[in-house]
Amino acid sequence: MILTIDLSSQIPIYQQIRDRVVEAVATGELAQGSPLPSTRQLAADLGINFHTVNKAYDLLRQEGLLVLNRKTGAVVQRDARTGPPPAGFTEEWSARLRTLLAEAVAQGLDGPGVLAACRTALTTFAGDVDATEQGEPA
Amino acid sequence: MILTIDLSSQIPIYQQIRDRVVEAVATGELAQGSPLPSTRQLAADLGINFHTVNKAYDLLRQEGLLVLNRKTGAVVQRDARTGPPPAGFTEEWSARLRTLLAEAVAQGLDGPGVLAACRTALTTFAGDVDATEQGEPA
DNA sequence: TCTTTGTTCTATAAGTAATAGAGCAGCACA
DNA sequence: TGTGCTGCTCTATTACTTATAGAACAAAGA
Repeated sequence: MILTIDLSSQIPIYQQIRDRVVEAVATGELAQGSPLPSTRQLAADLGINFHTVNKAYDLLRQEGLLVLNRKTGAVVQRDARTGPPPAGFTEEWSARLRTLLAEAVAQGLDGPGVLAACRTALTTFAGDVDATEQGEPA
Repeated sequence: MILTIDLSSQIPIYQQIRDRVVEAVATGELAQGSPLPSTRQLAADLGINFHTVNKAYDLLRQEGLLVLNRKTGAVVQRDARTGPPPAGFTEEWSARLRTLLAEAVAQGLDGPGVLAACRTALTTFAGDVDATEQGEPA
């Protein structure tokens, strides 16, 4: 797991770390049981304070993606996530999705273009997107 | 335009105002030329400080969605947005989309489910989503 | 003239982000 | 037993953000 962050970005460092880990879990690059570097190790690698990494890991634990303990270190927990998402997640997430898509439409992207962007992003993660739920396979 | 905000939310008030306006522009509820209440008026209606509204309007102006002047007040500018989005927007937006979709996949939503959520959100805005670009119309 | 508008300035209080240092308990390995 | 690494916690500081507030100005309208 190679993790790169942008120190000059507006997005907080701990948020960037969280986002990269979430994306790596989604792609499968970080599967269940995958070890992450220790907070101090990752902090040293990125040239930042270990408290910042701590905050990111703590966030990921709250989201149920990471298990932390002294024995095993930081380990990805994606088995439970193969089940349904936690209560309230889908509602809160849908609201954020709505805002993000609205932004693109308001800026002039057309509906099919936005959906194509979603599809493109999704294929990086899920692989097969056009399944039997709603889709019309090619 | 009825604008509601949640004072107990983690999301900053000025951001909520911006998000609601962006969504209203996307749905067409706020078309080109639609007037928005003055900063002081909206602040009074929402029970907040007018500087907070000012910040939201300023953000919307920077994004090219609003035109502000003493003559006309705050007016929606969506004609320019019927054209292509500003340079760099699509890249930055796609990165945020990727992170948001990854979040859902990591939490256990499957690919078709996520795409269906995108489609649902989009139909509120664009209406016809399955056009001739990438799509397979029903 | 009076009011309303956008705009700008300073200021304050509370919270967040990132830094830093110190320390403790659990575990592994030699 | 000792050393080292781990997660975890505590305090502290600096800088920035959020939201508040008050004041003032010029342009426009009634």
